[in-house]
Amino acid sequence: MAPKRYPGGMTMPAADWLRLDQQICFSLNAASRAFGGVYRVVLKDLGLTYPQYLVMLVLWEHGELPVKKLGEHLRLDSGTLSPLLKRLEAAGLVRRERSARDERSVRVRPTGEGVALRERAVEVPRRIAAATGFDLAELQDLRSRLERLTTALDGAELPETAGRG
Amino acid sequence: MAPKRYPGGMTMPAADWLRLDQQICFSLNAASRAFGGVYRVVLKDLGLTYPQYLVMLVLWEHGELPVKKLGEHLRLDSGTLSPLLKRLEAAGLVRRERSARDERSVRVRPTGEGVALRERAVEVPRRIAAATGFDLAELQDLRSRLERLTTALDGAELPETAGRG
DNA sequence: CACAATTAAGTTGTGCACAACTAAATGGCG
DNA sequence: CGCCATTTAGTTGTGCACAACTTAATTGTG
Repeated sequence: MAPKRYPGGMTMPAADWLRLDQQICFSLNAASRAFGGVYRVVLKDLGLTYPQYLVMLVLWEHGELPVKKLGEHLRLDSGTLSPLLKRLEAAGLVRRERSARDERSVRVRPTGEGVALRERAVEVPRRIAAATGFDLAELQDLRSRLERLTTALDGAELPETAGRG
Repeated sequence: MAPKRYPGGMTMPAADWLRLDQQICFSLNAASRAFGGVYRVVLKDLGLTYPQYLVMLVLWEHGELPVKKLGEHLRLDSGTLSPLLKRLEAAGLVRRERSARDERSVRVRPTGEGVALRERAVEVPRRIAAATGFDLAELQDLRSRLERLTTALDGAELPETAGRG
């Protein structure tokens, strides 16, 4: 369908806005889940889910982190991470132990098995990248757009329905 | 961090691939969830979750559909849709009834209340678009990239770990 | 018509995301 | 020191995504 053009400050009919919105949120949602599906297949060998893989990536890079820091890297809170880390620990890939210096903090680090898994994970990015059909430059470009989008969305001051300005 | 360049067919160190991959999957995941957060706030007024809103968008556009068709529009199966539709029905927004012509099929259509909700939903896209900080052209462009990505990911023949080509 | 294969919806179980809450430890401040 | 606000994990409850399965209706084929 050819995209209609609304030059300048011209407003779009409400029905079209709803259709446009549909396109955008559908496509983002669909892309995200399509990605998830590909990761699921690729990560099956490693016995990891996609979010677990993300956690392991951070741990491979940083070695050991408190749950809090892990959550900052991943934008996840303890409500998501606690059970996930428990499963990773049950799988023998990480160890969790209370920090002696600050008993509130729990430090997470990969076990030997967890570190060893990295060897088998190095091929994952290549396979994923291949599945996208995008070249490196396109992926980098898309990444930067998505990061810009995320920053904007996080910082967005949502206008009220019927405002107190 | 300045992006390193690897011209031609030159291979990238495995560690860098893992880092790059982190960037891409992190950014997609983060963008998707950031979007979800904004929708959550905006849709709170309407009493809808984000996936419920997507369902209502399809129903507003098509009026009445069997669960199967709904799933094709949304790339969702009955395992996701059945409970979601049950909640929408409990909220009085849709009705579900077995098709007389084909007793396997359940047709879903918005109730009067469901149709009426559309009036209050028309402002949603504008608020979301505003929160992204992107203009219409940028959003359209991003959408087309994401659709291309989804198509590629869906059709991807994932190379085996150690393949029988 | 009988019967196997297919199709549609729903159910069950696992895992993730997130809000709201609890519990315990820490850090200030009077 | 005593006490309270803050910080860090964890828990609980709801909802979504998806795989695997069940049930029932339909279709195709001999």
